[in-house]
Amino acid sequence: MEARHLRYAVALAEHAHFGRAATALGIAQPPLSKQIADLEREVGARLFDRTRQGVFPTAAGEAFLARARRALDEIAAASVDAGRAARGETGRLRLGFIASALLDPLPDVLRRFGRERPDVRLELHEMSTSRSSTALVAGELDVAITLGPPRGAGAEHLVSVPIGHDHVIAVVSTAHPYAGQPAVSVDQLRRQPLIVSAGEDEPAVVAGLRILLGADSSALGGATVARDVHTIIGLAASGVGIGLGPSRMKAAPRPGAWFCEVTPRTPLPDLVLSFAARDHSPVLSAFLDTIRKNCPDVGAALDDRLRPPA
Amino acid sequence: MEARHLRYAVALAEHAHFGRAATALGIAQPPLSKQIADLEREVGARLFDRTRQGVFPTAAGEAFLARARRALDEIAAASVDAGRAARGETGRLRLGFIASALLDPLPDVLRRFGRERPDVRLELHEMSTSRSSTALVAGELDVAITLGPPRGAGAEHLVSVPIGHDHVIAVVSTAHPYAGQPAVSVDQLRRQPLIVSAGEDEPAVVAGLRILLGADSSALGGATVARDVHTIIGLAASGVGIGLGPSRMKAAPRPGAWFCEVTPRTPLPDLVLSFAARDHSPVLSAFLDTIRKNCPDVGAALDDRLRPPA
DNA sequence: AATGGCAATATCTTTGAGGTATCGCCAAAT
DNA sequence: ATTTGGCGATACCTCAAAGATATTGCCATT
Repeated sequence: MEARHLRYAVALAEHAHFGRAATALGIAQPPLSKQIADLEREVGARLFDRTRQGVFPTAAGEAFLARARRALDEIAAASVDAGRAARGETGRLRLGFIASALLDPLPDVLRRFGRERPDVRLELHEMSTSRSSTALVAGELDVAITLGPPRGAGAEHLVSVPIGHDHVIAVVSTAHPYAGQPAVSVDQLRRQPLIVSAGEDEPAVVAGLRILLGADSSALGGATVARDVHTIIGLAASGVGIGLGPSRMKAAPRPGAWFCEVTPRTPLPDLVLSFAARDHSPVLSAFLDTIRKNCPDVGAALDDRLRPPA
Repeated sequence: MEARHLRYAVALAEHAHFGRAATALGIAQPPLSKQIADLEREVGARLFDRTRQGVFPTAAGEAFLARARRALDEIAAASVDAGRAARGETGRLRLGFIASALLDPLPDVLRRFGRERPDVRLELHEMSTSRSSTALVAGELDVAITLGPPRGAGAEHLVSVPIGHDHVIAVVSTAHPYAGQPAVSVDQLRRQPLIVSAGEDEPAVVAGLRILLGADSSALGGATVARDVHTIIGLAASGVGIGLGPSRMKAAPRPGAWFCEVTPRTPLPDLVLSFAARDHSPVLSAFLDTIRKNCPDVGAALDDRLRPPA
């Protein structure tokens, strides 16, 4: 049985007349008669009563037509749904990210993406850089925002683009002597109680701090450690010590906390966006497009991917 | 787009391989390639990724396939449903009947029909003979059980078959002097308080009573009237008078009520089954079949209708 | 560089969908 | 009673396209 048979049966039921139904279908009457006859033979039941007053469905015909109409609706919807999916209007995007990305690029990016693609289901997974990398390679994530480019087995099949630079800043209580200063020097940090990050991505941040503190990095041994930047800010605001963390901390201002630069300016690993090189899903492309609109200094790698949107 | 395209896409998704999918479909590989290509062109989106590891649906393909599978399910169900409807296994039967039919033939008939055709929706409408007739002609009923054959405009398009004979019997209280007698004579009814039916079908029953009572039918003028046979039996049992009604009353025995024949035996209009002559619905045929099994003395008219069950 | 597996392309065959002409049937009109 | 007209079915033909066979092109592996 073909969709044609369904369309013809539905048209015949609508017009209750072979000739007019055929005209409406753009064919002649004899082919319609034949197709309906073929259909009735295949179904094994008479579907229409041909009376002098018109052509009306039998009980079997009514049962058939109900299903036929639904089938035709599904067929029409199949094309529509496929088209929407192909344009990236529907679908799913699994995003892995480090917690601190929630401070700066993610809120704007997610808000804009949610507005532009309301029917795309966003799955957000906070995880470390290394887990993001593994999950990307395993196909369990579509994109990831990590601290520095992902490393490890299969990382060569990933495309990575820095989406923002970062450096170390300090946060102190507004009651602290350093409060009000635009910057503090490394010298001013020595022999002070420090608060630093201790998450899974600690090595990257700690490496930055070691560079910063140089010979005195032993001070880190006695530092207070916190799992995320919000805790660092909170502890610093309550006077526990001087918090050190990424400059994106400034996106989470808080009464009682004072942010200042640290001189010399010490870079931290870049925030990096990664995805599978062979992934050409339109939803991913749409997300990359949003990223580009939001992050002015993305690399040319994204442009390469966004150029041919076929 | 034709159902063929859907079947091919589903098969290709299942086998993830053009060659094997084609074999499973019973065609060669090149035609399958072409049909899928045609489909992708019509939908306007690539539905499958051809990789070295196999053929996998794209996001658009997944969306398409979900609809395609449902459409194919509907198409398969269309034939099944039509077949069941054609065999009278599903559908609807609207039955009009006079209240007293609930005493004798209907309980058995409905029980048996409900067991044999559990998926047929029975719509039961208690109504008078004349309303049944009108409703049958208007196509608002499929069958009717009436007192005597239906009359009136359009009745010539109906087929009517007597399904049981009937005559007048009496019902008295067990405390009544007549209780225990197998029969009472007309003479014994004279000058006794009588209870008779007064429903819309009264004329038919009253006509029978008038024949019965002959010259003394004026006694009917002072009779107690009741709307249905249950009330007649109840009133008689409580000693209000002698109830007169159809012999089918005996199907509703009741403590305190005594049924007896009336001599001479006086016929009442037959219980008649009617339906539209042009109605060949399989559900109706099934119902007529059940009627025939339950009512031994149905006429040959039903046999005519049940012989060619095509 | 050679081999092999797989999908795409080229070309031909054949099925069957659709067109035209006509028939048969029945109801309404004469 | 005969005729006319409308409608669906039948007969026959045509041609588009579904499908078969043979071959090519492209990688990935050897």
